[in-house]
Parts: sequence; structure tokens; C-alpha cells
Amino acid sequence: MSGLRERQKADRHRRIIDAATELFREAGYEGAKMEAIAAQAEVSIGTIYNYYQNKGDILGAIVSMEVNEVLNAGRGVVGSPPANVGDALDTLIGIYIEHSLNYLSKEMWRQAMAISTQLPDSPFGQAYTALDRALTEQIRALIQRLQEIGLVRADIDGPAVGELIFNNMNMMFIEFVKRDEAKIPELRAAIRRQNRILVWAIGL
Amino acid sequence: MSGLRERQKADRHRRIIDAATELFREAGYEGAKMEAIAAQAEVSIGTIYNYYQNKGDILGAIVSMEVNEVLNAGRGVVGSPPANVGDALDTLIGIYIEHSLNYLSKEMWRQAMAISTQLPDSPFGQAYTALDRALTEQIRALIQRLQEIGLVRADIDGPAVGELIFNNMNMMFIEFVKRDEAKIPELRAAIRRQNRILVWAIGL
DNA sequence: GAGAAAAGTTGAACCAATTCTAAAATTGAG
DNA sequence: CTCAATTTTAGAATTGGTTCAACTTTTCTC
Repeated sequence: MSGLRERQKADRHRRIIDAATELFREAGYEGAKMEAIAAQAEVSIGTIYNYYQNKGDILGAIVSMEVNEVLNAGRGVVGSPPANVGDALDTLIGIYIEHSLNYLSKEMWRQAMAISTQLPDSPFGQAYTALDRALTEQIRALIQRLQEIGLVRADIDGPAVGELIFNNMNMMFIEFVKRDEAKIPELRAAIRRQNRILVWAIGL
Repeated sequence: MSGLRERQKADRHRRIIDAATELFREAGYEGAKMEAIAAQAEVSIGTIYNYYQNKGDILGAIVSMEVNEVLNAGRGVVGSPPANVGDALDTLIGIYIEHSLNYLSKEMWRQAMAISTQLPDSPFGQAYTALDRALTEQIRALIQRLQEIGLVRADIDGPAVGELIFNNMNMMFIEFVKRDEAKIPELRAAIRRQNRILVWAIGL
């Protein structure tokens, strides 16, 4: 293993992702022509299609990195959550939202979301659904943790509440990336307001 | 007014929409080539672009009809809602969901949603956002009505709860159209389960 | 280390949406 | 009725993502 070919392969993967990331941010997803990505990555167009099924999958690879980082950051909160329900939720959601524009511009998010609904069975479509599910699971895990600690009533339907919170947050995030002028603090405040009723209902 | 030209214009609009609706359902959005739509509508490609900015806007016109019908149907429920909170919500949401596949196949919904996130500033993108807002308003109106009747506590944040319920339903609907094998009864049951906690929290 | 097989690369050709252009049809004014 | 303005039409040209058949490079075998 790890012969020349392996190394070249890994190197080309990296070059393509790097080139695409830069061009997507500079020129936007549509503005970044495959030809330009190929040129920047010093690779032919055909080669890109050997590594990714289509343009969307390149974006998909970038999105996956971003979301996995977010999931990782979230683990800390689930492990030792703030000592009241509202803050715990707000902290986890805050991590998701604050990290979200690290690598991806709003325009890239829009494209990624669009592709994932347009082609739910493509590699990226499936990966995106899996990432959504992972985020939902993390919120559910937080709620379960809060139940164990005794901050959340044991008799509520934790999984359903977790979905409810994730779905609402996700939809709010979609609206957020659709409007370039929307700001993160307003988004967080709106979600906090929506969650308030739930926090009140499930807290002890 | 209403000269030959006016009538021809209206007629062409209708022919284009009819042709597109049929072909979108038969061949899918991507499968329906502009050439085929033009031929079926007995119109040239150039003419279609004279009436709609792009292929997505044709789909947009169809979606608008569907959602407006749904909004209309919803008015009845808001006007005289069932006599308990859970049923009231379930009835309104049921109307939305049951009507949703009247004209539009799941594939058409996927495309419509994708386009609306991809191009939020296009005519269709803005129209779609407005439709979402109208649906949110209708749910809020229902909650307000229930507050007036005395079925929902007067001291809860009605608008926030309305958004929460709409956003969750919408996200569930998005997941529903992404999976061809997903069934309406399961969707409704899942949403009912998620709403249960809210119904319990806001009811008297 | 030579030759064959396997794996990967290349870019020209293809396809469908969109744009553009010039000709034809329709209308309203005089 | 006739002419100028406006709209519609047809279809050729453009564009950019994707495919594919021929070529290279790497690896394996002896």
C-alpha cells in the first residue's frame, strides 16, 4: 500500500477540493466553472469526474467537512451541558450556527441544500441526509442527558422534542442563508424565542 | 382591452402551463425538455422564454396554484376549528399535506424547493418564500383563534409557536418528498407525535 | 528490467438550457 | 386601408456540465 499511485490520488483529491473551495468562495458555485477548477487544480476535467460524480459532489465534500467539525464541537456540550435547559439548547445551537460560515458562504449553503433536495439519492444527497440525522441525534442526546441530570422531565417524548427542535432550527437556518443580509445574532434570538415555550414545557 | 392579442396571450399561458404540467408529471422536471414543452404547447421555445424567465418559473407557476388552493382550503379550518387543540392543528396540517400531491409529484416538489433555495431572488424564489409566509400566517391565525375561543392559553407566545409548528411541518414535508417511498399517513403520524408536546404545553 | 495488465488521465464531442437575431404577424392611429 | 410600433416566431449560436474513446502512467509478474 501507499505506493506512488495512492499518494498521487490523495494529492489530486486535495488539489481539487482546495481549488473548488477557493473558486466557490470567489466566484460562487455557478460562477466557478469546471474548467477553471480543473485548471486551478492542475488536472483535466475528466479527472475531476473520476474523483467526483458531478459538480455538486465536490461541494458535498466541502460541506461534509464543515458539518463534521460542527458535530465534533457539539460533543463537548452534550458531554457537560450548562446547568439549565434553555442555556444548554442555546449553547449547542449556537455552536452549530456560529461554525456554519467557517468554510461555506451562504451561497454555497444554498447550493448544497438545493442539490440535496434535488438529488436525494446522489452520493451527496445521501450524505447530507445522514449529516442532518447526525445533528438531530446530537440534539436528542443532549435532551436525554438533561433528563438524566434531572433538568428535563423524564416523562416527555425526548426523541420527538429533539426532532422538533432540530427541524425548526434547520428551517430557520435555511431562511437565514436565503437572505444575504440576515445576521447571526437575529437568527439566534429568533430561535431562542421559539424554543422558549418548549424549554418551559419540558423543564422541571 | 381583450382584443385578439389579449386572448391569445392568455391562451398561450394556459397552453404552456398545461403542457408543462403534463410533461413534468410524465417525464419529470429534468426529463421534460423545453423543446418538448414548446411542441406540446404549440408554441416556439422563444415564446416560452417570453412568458417565463426560465424553466423553473414555469414550475413556479404550477406550485403557486397548488399552494393557493391549499391556503384556501385552510381558511375553512381557521374559521371554525375543531373543538380541541390537537385536532385543530391536525386538521389544518392534514389539509396541507393531503392536498399537496394534487398537481405536483414528489419530484416536482423537490425541484421547486431546490430552485427556491438556489435562487431566492428570482421571481419564483420570492413567490415561494411568500407562500411559506402565508402558510405560517395561517397557522398563527389558527392559534390566535384558539386563544380567542379559550382553548389555548392567552399568555403563550402565539406567533413563535406558529412558526415552530410550521417550520417543523415544513421540514418534515421536505424529508417526505425526498423519499419516494414515504407515505402520507406516516408523515401525519410523525408530525402529530412531535406536536403532542406543544399541544400539551399551550392547551388549557 | 521488459512486457502485459490495470488504473488513471485527457480533452474533444455531446446535450439541453438559454440568448440572440431577423423575419412575420398583429394591432391601433390616421 | 396603410403604415409604424409592438409582439411573436423560428431557429442558429452560445454556454457549461457531463461523457467517452484513445492515450499514459503505474503496478505486477517473471
